[in-house]
Amino acid sequence: MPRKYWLMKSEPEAFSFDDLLACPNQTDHWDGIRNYQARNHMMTMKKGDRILFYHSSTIPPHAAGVAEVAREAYPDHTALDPKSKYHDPKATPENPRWQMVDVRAVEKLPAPVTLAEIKANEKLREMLVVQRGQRLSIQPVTAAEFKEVLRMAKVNARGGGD
DNA sequence: GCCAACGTTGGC
DNA sequence: GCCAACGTTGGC
Repeated sequence: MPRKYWLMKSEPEAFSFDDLLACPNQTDHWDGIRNYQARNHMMTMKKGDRILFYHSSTIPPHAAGVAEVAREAYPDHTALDPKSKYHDPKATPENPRWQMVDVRAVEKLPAPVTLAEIKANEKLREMLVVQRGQRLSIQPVTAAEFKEVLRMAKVNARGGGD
């Protein structure tokens, strides 16, 4: 089974790529997904799939790092915890409703790739993240798109044009 | 802080 | 099952 590619959004003030790097084994669970489409994407993730770690709600929004799926979908216990901000009264132990995956940091991008740069790249015009109104927090990405973003990060790190 | 674009909820 | 009201996301 070929490896698949994803983009996962996080608000860096809540949880940044550097926060993931600081975790034991650079691994953490991705809890709090409360959108069915995003959850369904998570449930198809396989161990080893690559993830573009994207920082949203920051200026400028940008891709910050690469992570990988370290553990495939399992119940998101925060849905069952009344004290959690992610508590869902409709979740039960028999039907936890929500799932999470574990992600491990692979590498920080040598330089961020901003949303504006992604939008300006013809090769990336199909990427969901650039499409108007596309708020989905977990999105599939093609291998070519993933590779292109990594190439742009290297170009940015050299400080030059394209 | 604004607001467009969604997704969800709940009355009917 | 429709759809208006409401809440959230997230770029700007």
